[in-house]
Amino acid sequence: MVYRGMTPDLNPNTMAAWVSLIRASERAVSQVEAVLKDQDLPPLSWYDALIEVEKSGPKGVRPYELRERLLMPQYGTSRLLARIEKAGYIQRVPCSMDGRGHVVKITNDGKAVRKRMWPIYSNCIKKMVETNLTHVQADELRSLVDCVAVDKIR
Amino acid sequence: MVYRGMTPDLNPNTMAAWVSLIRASERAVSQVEAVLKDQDLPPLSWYDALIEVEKSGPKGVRPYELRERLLMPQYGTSRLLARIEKAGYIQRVPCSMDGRGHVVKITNDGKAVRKRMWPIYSNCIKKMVETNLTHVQADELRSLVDCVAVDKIR
DNA sequence: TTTATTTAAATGCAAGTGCATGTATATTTT
DNA sequence: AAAATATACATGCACTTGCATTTAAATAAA
Repeated sequence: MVYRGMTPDLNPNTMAAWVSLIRASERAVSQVEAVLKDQDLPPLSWYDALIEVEKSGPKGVRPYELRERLLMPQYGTSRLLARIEKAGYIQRVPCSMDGRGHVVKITNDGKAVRKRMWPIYSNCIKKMVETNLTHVQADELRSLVDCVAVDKIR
Repeated sequence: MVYRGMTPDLNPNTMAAWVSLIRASERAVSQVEAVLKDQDLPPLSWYDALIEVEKSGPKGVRPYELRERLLMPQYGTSRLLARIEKAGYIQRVPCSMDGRGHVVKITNDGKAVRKRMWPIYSNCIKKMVETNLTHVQADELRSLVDCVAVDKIR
């Protein structure tokens, strides 16, 4: 009897993978943010929102749909959209189908800034991922990472 | 001639790996934070700081060393330490070697809370990583992830 | 040694985030 | 239909973070 009810320790490989995963993504995100800021462009969260809104086309998206896709808390989405709207990159109009809701649409300025962000952003990804991993390795990484934190714990 | 000076697009595998990596780590971290909060325990950042301080033993660590190890901005470290100290888990004492600096030491309460956090934390990692990946896969994941964002861009 | 530069750490202010709650409309129950 | 519940979204408050600057001490240059 070794553990006597104590939590058995993690396998070292598991722990090492965890630490590397968290560290790498923090570094990666903060580098992208820094580069965007350097070019006087909005943060990554704006890009994610803008691309979703743009993809929704002329009919727009509802904030709650965005919330689901961006995996953000409701209040986070609300405020992010408020900021982006204030910058003139999206428009929020009352929803005719549902009096409680809104529909979010991208503006021309929004399209333009998103388009300006992309080469900067993609270039970061290229430098951070593509130059370091083959396409096969990238796919392996994706498939392994997709196994992590797949379902809600608790 | 295809690109004419335009940024060529990313390979789909690269992009997919990027998205998966960022999403997975965001999900993972926020789940751990939620579980810790649920148990009325401090956030992950406190754990990281406490373990570093604890590892430094009775001689303590300098904040600037912590800053390097935790990959945090200087002001972030300063305030994190201020909060942890306020909670009574560490002590900051003036450094006798260097009048500008401080030395950070863990308190008994600090050791205790770190010890209480660990099983909660490690259990999350277990559920999120160990149940989904073999030890070999975990090692593959680590080695792939370690290739990403290895050096500063720009 | 006086002066300039660098380094360690803190902090004021503006902006962002989490939590709980509020407001309004829609849906369900009775 | 009236009352109860649920959903969509916003917001006040406290706390955290980012940025720029400050303070103080150490090191380098003059």
